[in-house]
Amino acid sequence: MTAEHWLEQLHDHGYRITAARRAVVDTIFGATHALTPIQVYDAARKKYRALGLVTVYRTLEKLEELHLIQRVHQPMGCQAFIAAGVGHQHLLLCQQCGQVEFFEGDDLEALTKSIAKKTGYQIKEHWLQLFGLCANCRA
Amino acid sequence: MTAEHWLEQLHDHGYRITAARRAVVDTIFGATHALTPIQVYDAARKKYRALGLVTVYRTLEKLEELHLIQRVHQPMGCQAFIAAGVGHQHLLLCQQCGQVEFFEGDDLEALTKSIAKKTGYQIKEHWLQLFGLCANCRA
DNA sequence: TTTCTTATTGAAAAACGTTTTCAATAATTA
DNA sequence: TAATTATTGAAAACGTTTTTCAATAAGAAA
Repeated sequence: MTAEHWLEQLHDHGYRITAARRAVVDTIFGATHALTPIQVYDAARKKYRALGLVTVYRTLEKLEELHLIQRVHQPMGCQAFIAAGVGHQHLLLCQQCGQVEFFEGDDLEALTKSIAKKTGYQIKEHWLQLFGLCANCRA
Repeated sequence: MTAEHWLEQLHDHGYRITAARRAVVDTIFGATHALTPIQVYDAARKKYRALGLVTVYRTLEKLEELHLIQRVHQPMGCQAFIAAGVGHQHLLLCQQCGQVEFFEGDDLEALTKSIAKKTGYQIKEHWLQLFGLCANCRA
């Protein structure tokens, strides 16, 4: 998965490849921290000065729609985005530096079954996120 | 835990008991659905007409500060609040009617240990939330 | 290429949700 | 009962996100 692949995906869905979209895609793709629209705007404008904030919003919207990025929910806010994980993955966030990592291998089947029985709910999905200190920030 | 107890808590922390705060507290306490500030405002104004939206925001802020309510993160938005769970509890949300339930008994120790080892992170906390259909909405 | 069609653009304005400011009011203290 | 001071609602300010719109540029067709 490369930034160029994201552009292909956009193209395959009938969207045009523009300098503005390239700048936004290049900025979020490969970012190690979740970025808010304004952070994307500031960073992407270093690559393409004429970029407008509105276009950032519109591009983020399309990338989210294609599941190439996903919103990151944090105690301080829920406006930031990060490249989406592939398959069934969850987020691990560093509380100090904000670094984002993905992990998989959560097995919640026993839990969801037990909760379903107790509550009468039919469980459809779950949302799991871990917070802590990354190797760098621990030191 | 009663609505009156919430007011006591406010009082014990130096806050005054007013008609406006009573209306807000009575509205969120015991709600089965997470409520946004405007929803609280609309509902609470039926009990106390002169209530202002600003006071709703200010009261919610204090209730959250005292851990009596908590913010609910949902795909559609993260502005809604619900009475906080006691101890280590997580949320279960009905995707259709929005009903909120708490559950406990999640054991993520094995998982967090494994992730910590793999990533080098020191895991400090976790967010877990289940989504599904409540008994009523299944039928 | 060149022309044509139409999606995309940035700027400005509008629309939100939330916070701040402020004088009037009402809850607690003396 | 009087004095103090937190609290109030309205208005204004604020930050974020969306809509509107004429100009532009991407991609398709020739």
